[in-house]
Amino acid sequence: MIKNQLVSLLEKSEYPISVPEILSKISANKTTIYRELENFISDGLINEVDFGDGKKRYESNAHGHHHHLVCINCGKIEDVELEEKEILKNINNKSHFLIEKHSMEFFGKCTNCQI
Amino acid sequence: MIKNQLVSLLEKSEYPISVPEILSKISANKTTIYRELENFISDGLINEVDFGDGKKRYESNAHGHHHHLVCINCGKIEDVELEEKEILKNINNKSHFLIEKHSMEFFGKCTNCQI
DNA sequence: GTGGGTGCAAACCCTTTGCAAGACT
DNA sequence: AGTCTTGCAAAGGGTTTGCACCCAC
Repeated sequence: MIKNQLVSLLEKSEYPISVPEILSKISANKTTIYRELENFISDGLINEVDFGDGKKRYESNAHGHHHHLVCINCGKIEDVELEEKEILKNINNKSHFLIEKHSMEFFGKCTNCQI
Repeated sequence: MIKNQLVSLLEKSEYPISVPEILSKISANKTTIYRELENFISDGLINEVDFGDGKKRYESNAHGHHHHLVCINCGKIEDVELEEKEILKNINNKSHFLIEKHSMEFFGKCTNCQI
């Protein structure tokens, strides 16, 4: 069952992976992968992350909620946890939006790539 | 000159606009638009924003740095300013990334769409 | 004729859709 | 028969590329 392979790939992965990456590791049809990912998302098992490079990435929710530092040079990804309650409270004071989700990603150079 | 039309469209727009939107308002070729946008970005005139729906949006930097609240129901966009110095300082304490840019967008329901 | 501005067509790449085949109950 | 899982092929939609054209200096 492909679902199981996908779950374990997502859980083992240390960074969010894209569908093309998944397809290079699991021998299955795109459609199947997209379909299962969609299911996982509505089941709340995984999370969608967007680094703005045209492909979405997926990440298991098992690792807890966090954000990413992405190296624009080598692509290295580091996780960060933020005190976002503060931020969301701040927004609530200024607006009446009922926020359901957010994206917060940071791009820069990792230690190795700062030359 | 298309460059001028583009600049004024971007400056007048109250929310980040996508290339398809631009093309519906300026009679020009896609290639030209993408090309100019790329120039504007490297000149620091505009900013790229990604709401994760598969198309990038562009926004004049003249309105100052801010983030967005996007209504997942009606698409309404509101701006928010955040105290992000705090956030970035926070990240600096935890990591040695040299952050150059970030994306922080919030998705939820606007006042009208909360039923 | 050299260079900047513009366009067209095609390619690219990720994603979505419609439909059908197989397996198991 | 009915349902769940998987696949294939094609279409969709934003973005990029290569090349040619035109106009001004």
